[in-house]
Amino acid sequence: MSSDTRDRLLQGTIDALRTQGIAGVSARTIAAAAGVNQALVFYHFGSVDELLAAAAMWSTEQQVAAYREPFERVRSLRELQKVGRELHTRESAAGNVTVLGQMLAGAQTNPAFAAATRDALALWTVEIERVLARVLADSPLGEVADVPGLARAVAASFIGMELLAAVDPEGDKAAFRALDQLGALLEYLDDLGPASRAAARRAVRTAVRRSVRA
Amino acid sequence: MSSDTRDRLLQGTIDALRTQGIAGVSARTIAAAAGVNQALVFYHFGSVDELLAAAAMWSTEQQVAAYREPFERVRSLRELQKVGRELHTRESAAGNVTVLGQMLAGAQTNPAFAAATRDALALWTVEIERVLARVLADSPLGEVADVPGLARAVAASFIGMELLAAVDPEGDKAAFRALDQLGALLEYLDDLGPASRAAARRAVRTAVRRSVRA
DNA sequence: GTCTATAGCCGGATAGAC
DNA sequence: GTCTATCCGGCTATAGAC
Repeated sequence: MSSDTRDRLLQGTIDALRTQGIAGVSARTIAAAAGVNQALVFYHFGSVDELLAAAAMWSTEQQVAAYREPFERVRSLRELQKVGRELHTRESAAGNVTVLGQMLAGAQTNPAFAAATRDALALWTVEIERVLARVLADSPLGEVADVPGLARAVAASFIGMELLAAVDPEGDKAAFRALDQLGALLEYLDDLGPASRAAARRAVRTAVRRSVRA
Repeated sequence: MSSDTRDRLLQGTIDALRTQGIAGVSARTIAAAAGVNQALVFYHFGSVDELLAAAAMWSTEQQVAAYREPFERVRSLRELQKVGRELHTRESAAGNVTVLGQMLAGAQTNPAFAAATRDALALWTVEIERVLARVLADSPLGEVADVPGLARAVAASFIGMELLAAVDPEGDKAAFRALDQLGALLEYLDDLGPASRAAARRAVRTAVRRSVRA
């Protein structure tokens, strides 16, 4: 059946990307991982590059759907960190975030990949924006924060740390601990009284204006 | 002269990595970029992989040396952000950070690359640790912060955002603006009076203990 | 140290049988 | 839709002349 083979190829592409990396994927390695004939890559997707682009979107859509519900339940920065940590632990073991890292690396020198990767990444940032907007709604940051920008910073940092984890697991753990501290500091600001919060708000506003000029 | 050819190959590797990515580098593309014969890759470095590992260290050593002085002059979080932004702008245009991203992508499936990339990355984190320790010395964060962890988070995020910049320049700009806001918030904490700072310190300590248990 | 030449493998992609 | 067979180009690596 056609749609079955298509799905096998998409999943095979993700598996190949995970085990071989962007430098090691080929129509042959993908077909082997998918358990189908090599020529079918070209019949169904035209070229290896087009298959890679399609697989990035396909895989990301599935993952984002799986985390939509946990994200919905998040009500505080602390809970967001907890979900983020779980996502990192689970998907790091499954190797699903690495796939985006590999695509991102390939995208640096391949405009077609760049478009596909940007779209796949956008699926994540949309969700992160939603959560951040809700979580920051009551904090001093919420009124001035560039939530879309923050969402992109979170997504980019996440991928960077995912790539780091493979070469330096201890460093990765330490980095996550440090980010927890940062979150704790921000939550502390939320718990300040009205006067201090107003001062914090002013400080951030001033700093933002300064950074926009720079 | 031998050392001349070695250097040409090292620089050619960086150039090839920048223009072709990890998926596109080969003894042939490297030799072409270096302007030397292809067989010299194997004479001087044994294999393409060994040349890539050597080039990652070689290039990173140069870059870190170039930023040692600006880093030395940094006295506040604000100044650190300014230097970081300059580094991002300049090296993004020159494509020197992308090289580490490409190595990191290759390292996910190649243990030899992983070791080389960890070592190259360590050159950066050592410098960042030094600056962070100095900058945070007088803040509530300084006493409890996991400075090595924070340095690794900064390095990983930097590479993630560098990779993002190529596929989404606007998103990258927005992400940097958001991080400036974060820095502004942290600086605000530094400017609090002694009573508030003591409270912030306690909040962070409690949160850190909580996150260590988790 | 540097070059040419080449062995031998793996890659993308297609033609054409079924 | 799926398969086999194949073209052809680029790849790593080495042998051997200079």
